[in-house]
Amino acid sequence: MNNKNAVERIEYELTTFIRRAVYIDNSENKIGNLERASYLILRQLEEFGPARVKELAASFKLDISTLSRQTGTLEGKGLIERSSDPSDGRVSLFTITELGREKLKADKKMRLARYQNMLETWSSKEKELFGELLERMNEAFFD
Amino acid sequence: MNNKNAVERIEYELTTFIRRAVYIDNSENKIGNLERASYLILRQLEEFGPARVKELAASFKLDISTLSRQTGTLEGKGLIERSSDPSDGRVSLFTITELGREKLKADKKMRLARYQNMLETWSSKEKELFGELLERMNEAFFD
DNA sequence: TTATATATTTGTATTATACAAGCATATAGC
DNA sequence: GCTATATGCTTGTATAATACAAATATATAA
Repeated sequence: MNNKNAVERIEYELTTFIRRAVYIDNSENKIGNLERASYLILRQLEEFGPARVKELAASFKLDISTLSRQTGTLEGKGLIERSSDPSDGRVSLFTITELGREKLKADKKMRLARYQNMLETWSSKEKELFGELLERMNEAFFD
Repeated sequence: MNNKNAVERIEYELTTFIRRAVYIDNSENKIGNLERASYLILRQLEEFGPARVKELAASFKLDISTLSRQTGTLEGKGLIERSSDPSDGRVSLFTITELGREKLKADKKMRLARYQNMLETWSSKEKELFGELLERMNEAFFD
């Protein structure tokens, strides 16, 4: 297979995958799970610690107003907590709460189960390699 | 790396990738390109031939009414063409037009260029393997 | 020939989003 | 120190994609 065909296949499969994954996300958040946006916010706060609205917006490449609303919703659900930055009164810093951690953990568990299931026939070696390639692809994903 | 960690990495990277890819799609369809939905519809019609609304909806797991509108829009733009099924007057069959093929080709070219760019440092072997793994993942992606 | 089922379209509500306006706070120029 | 400007966030408003429900046209079955 030449280079063009390999890249074509990658593009084809990733496009297909995105459509399916978005569908799954949308149907699952109706049965009580976190939607994509919330999952990403909680994941980021847990991984990198407190963040302000602007940072989150930049991280997900969404408008600040969108993140302002999303953080407001998560705050309302008690999944994240707002505090003010002592050095700048305009800023809201958000931290994941204990409840948020629990919800994130449960949600992640479900997501992992889906992938475990999908990839159950793969060898460990294949899974490792796939993860590694995905990570490299994302590292190169600038715009 | 044990199995759980490998799958965790896969889930993490794919979730990240989806967010970025959705962003790219949304920003690019504002500068005159096809949005995801149209791209998928054209791609399917070109690959598998004429299809009816119901089939397209099932294929993308979207509501029939959504596809009815999307096909209407594409028809209005001259990218697909409606014909009636001689054996069933209720059915609309859609076929990609020449203009649709051109638009699809141009759009695909752009998408491929992005991936070519992202993966330019990869060896042919890696690209082939990555495409193969993605394909296998999608084959196992049931719901 | 009428009742029921199916394919599609159209009406309506919801949701995620962006952009613009407004408000509070911070920083810079004088 | 005081006013002008910049920044961070929230809130108002518009748009677009979507689902669900109602309506319409056609097909199939009783």
